[in-house]
Amino acid sequence: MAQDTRERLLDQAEPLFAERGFYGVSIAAIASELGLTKQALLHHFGSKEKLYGEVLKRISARFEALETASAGSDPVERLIAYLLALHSHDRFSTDATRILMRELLDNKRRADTAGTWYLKPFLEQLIAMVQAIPNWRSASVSEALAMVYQLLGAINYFGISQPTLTGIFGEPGYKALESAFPTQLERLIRSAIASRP
Amino acid sequence: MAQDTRERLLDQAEPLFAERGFYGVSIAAIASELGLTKQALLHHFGSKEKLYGEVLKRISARFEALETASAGSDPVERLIAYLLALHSHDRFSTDATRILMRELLDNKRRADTAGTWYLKPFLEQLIAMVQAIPNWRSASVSEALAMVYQLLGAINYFGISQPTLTGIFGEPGYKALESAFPTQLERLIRSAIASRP
DNA sequence: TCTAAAACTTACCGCTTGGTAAGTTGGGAT
DNA sequence: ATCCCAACTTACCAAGCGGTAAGTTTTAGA
Repeated sequence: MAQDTRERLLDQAEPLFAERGFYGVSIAAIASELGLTKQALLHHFGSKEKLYGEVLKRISARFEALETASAGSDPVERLIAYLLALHSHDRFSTDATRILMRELLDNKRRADTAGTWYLKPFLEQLIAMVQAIPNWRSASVSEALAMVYQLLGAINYFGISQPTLTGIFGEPGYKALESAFPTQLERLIRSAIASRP
Repeated sequence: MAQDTRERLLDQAEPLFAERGFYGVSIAAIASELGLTKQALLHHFGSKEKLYGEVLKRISARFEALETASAGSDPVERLIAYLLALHSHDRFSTDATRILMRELLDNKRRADTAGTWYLKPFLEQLIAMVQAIPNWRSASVSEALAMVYQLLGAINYFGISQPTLTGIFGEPGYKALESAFPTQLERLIRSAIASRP
């Protein structure tokens, strides 16, 4: 039951932090949504910062679980599968995408936070995946990273854009875009890979 | 002198909002950096929300000014020039990129804010530019938008990543990436355009 | 059944927040 | 000279913030 409340607090905190950012949410707001006082939350996590850290930790753990999913043979297909998995993961847990994007924006200031470089193993793996591709074998780290980071940007930027795009193009407009996206994304990935002479 | 103070307040507010977000900055902090009290700021802008709105307005005005810069003949080269201009604009005014990215994250909550759809004319122009390209003439709006939005994502995501990437790969690592990026980006754009059968 | 720790609550605290109210000052037009 | 308005300031406020301290209830194990 103890772990239960802890988990439920994290479950409440995640979407709130995603939507309003660290400063935009009070610990009282998080706790009260479960019918608890903020001191119950402080009992479990000690401080707001630590709570946020736990949320971050949980998210990056969930992301790491994705890695195994894309085991395959051909390096090109592996990379594509991985990136497409990332995209569909984004669509299911937009909160995570949003929080990580916020972290990207905020971590200049909170550079001390441990979770700051959650991206590191991630990016290193991606670089390795790129360099495993025949015509990218001779690519420098920077070159490989630049390419893959652009794809990552394409995926994650779209992942946080739903409200805005719906606002601009309407619900049906967004739906159409959403269904056109993966095909287009795969095309982009393939051509990005193939683009190297 | 009046307009001067107003402008100077906006100049102060912009980088602060960029770095800490709407909730992360107090109006007192903004004003005091100019040796003023927060009431001077409130005198000029009425409320914090309105100040933020003005900052946003100024930024999107600046972005619109970019549009004209890429006038050219060939539609492919026009689009490329435009997107590359966007990228180098990002590098010069990271604050603007960061604020717009924050807006993308926040505007679910502040959907009432007028400036919310600042992206609209932007995206519509991009769509038009894509559909002006021969092999994209028959593309649906969704298809064209999906493609161009991916490129936009690639550009803007990188635009806010400097602190994180420097943290992960070190200063020289980032510098190398930064110089590899435009070449790679142009390659990506060209292959994205060419990718349509 | 007793004990002790975990899981809370109530009561505070000092500080900061955005915003209002009521002046004060200084320059320009009449 | 005076009137006036813009550009400020000082004073104040209620509400909210994260966090501490000290108590109370619930749960679980010996």
